[in-house]
Amino acid sequence: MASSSSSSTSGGPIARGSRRRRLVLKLSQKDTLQALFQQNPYPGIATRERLARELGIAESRVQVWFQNQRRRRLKQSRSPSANMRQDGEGAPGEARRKRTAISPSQTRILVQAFTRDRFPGIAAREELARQTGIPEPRIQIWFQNRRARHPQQRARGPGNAPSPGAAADAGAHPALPGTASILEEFVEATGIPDTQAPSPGAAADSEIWFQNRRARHPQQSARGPGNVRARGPGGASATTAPAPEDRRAPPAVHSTSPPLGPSQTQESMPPLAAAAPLGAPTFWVPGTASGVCVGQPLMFFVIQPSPMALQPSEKPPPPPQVAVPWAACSPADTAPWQPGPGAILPPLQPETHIRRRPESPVAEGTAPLLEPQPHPPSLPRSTSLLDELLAATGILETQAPSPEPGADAGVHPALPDPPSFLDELLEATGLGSSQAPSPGAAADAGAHPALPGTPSFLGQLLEATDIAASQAPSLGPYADAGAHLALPGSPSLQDELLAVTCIPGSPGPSLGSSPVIPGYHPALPGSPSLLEEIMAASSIQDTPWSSPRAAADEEGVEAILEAPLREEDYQALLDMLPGSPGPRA
DNA sequence: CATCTAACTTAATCAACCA
DNA sequence: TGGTTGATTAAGTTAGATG
Repeated sequence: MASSSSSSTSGGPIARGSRRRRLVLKLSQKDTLQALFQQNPYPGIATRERLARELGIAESRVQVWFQNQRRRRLKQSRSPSANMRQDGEGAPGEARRKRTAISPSQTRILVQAFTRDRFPGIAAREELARQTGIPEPRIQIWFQNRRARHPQQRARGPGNAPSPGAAADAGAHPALPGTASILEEFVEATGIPDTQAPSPGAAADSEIWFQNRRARHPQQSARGPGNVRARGPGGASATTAPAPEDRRAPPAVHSTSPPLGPSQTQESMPPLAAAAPLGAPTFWVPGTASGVCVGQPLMFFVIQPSPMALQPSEKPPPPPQVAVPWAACSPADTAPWQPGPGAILPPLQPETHIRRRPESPVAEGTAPLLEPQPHPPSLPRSTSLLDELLAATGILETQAPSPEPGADAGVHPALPDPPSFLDELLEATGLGSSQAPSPGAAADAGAHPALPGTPSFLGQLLEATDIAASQAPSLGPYADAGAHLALPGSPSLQDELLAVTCIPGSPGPSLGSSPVIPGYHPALPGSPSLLEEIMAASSIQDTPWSSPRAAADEEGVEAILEAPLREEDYQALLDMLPGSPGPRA
């Protein structure tokens, strides 16, 4: 199986632009997923991120995999008894992803795109991701929510099929109650975000519809963490037969949203401060192949996708797989599924404000982001008018460098990450995919997990950079977003390293001292990766799992392993930047 | 070509934030 | 406290990868 494409998405023909390239998981990856699934079919963000890093795939892919897996299992075992998730207990202790703050200007961009195309394909989403600096998966969710709440015209059937005309529809508005009014669109188009639009009018329409709807559907559900179980069967859709249609054409956003051209995008990059929210606590350094930095919007380097980079290279670069020790990274390190109460964030303060974004805000890569993502917490989420005015005028809001409070304190990722994660897992399960029928597993056996010798960090970087040339390194965890960061003219190694570390022109710190990971490095030889541990323990040993496909994937960028950057380090980086407004004020 | 399964969609909810 | 809206889940569909 996994043979050919080694792990990645196929490079094949896909309509680029419409759907994301299908990811082909390797056996070893599946085994790992399977093992975790048995332990906890409902992993929280921390666990998903870990897994993603370990597997070299984007967190969003992990999430989808779990979704599909749950579904499959359910079907299979159709035992209504709910074996799964008893809810209540079980897994629910893990935190969910922190809410992503979307600024007004980002909203504006999204809204514009939405009016043009309610069902943007992967290419369009990625483009939006680049423009806004919001991870592609978040964009996808945004569209999902938006469609649900702004039922424009006809509903489309259950499937994904976009209605015919879909694209067209953007403009059309039926007058469904829920439909956004023309006015609304006008407003939106003009740059005023509806959401926060003060104007009661327009936006209101749809909101009203939504309210009604809500009223009509009182939430019955019960409680419980997560909605899960509560809902009855069904729901599903129903109706409508969609006509499968081709999905959209050109990425709308692109074409039409000139104003936001990447280059000049709006806010021309807000100074880091904004950009990196301060809070940004976690930013990941890539450990691998592609990985490159950042969780913060990287605005530092603009990389353009070189043609080369985009090419699906046939030969995937050797996968640099790196194992990232969980280490500090995720907040939740503690037992993931164990309800541990504090497990998740460092008790630190929370970022209440800034949410540390779990994922890289950045678009992966590429682009200059426009907005720093979330507004600084302190700022009132939207300054609304001002913001709007600025946005409208093209002045773009730069965001105030907000003094971030504490920077987010939260930040700290540094939880020591116990290897226990794995240990517990293994012990608990015995791992193996016992239940998993997966034929694969067995097959794999044999090989080894990974890391042959676990290359040094530097080595990995080198590899990564190498690869970078042909592939896109991924930036954030979400890498999927696609950023391709291609390093343009093949910069020197040093440059690349700098880029990787997110330090732009700075005199790069040597790796050793690299600010990036001072404390921990992703690839510390000594720390085994989750997968590795699992494999070893379970004896699943699998094939040399090489590469994360990520590297290979063009689009991709998948996230790759990243290591978190400590706040201090982050600050240091900020300091190094020329215009950086001071770090936390 | 059939099967498996990643990717997506809608709908319903939960939950963080803000006024 | 309620409204808005991001995140998650279930259920169903579409379509790429494989045998």
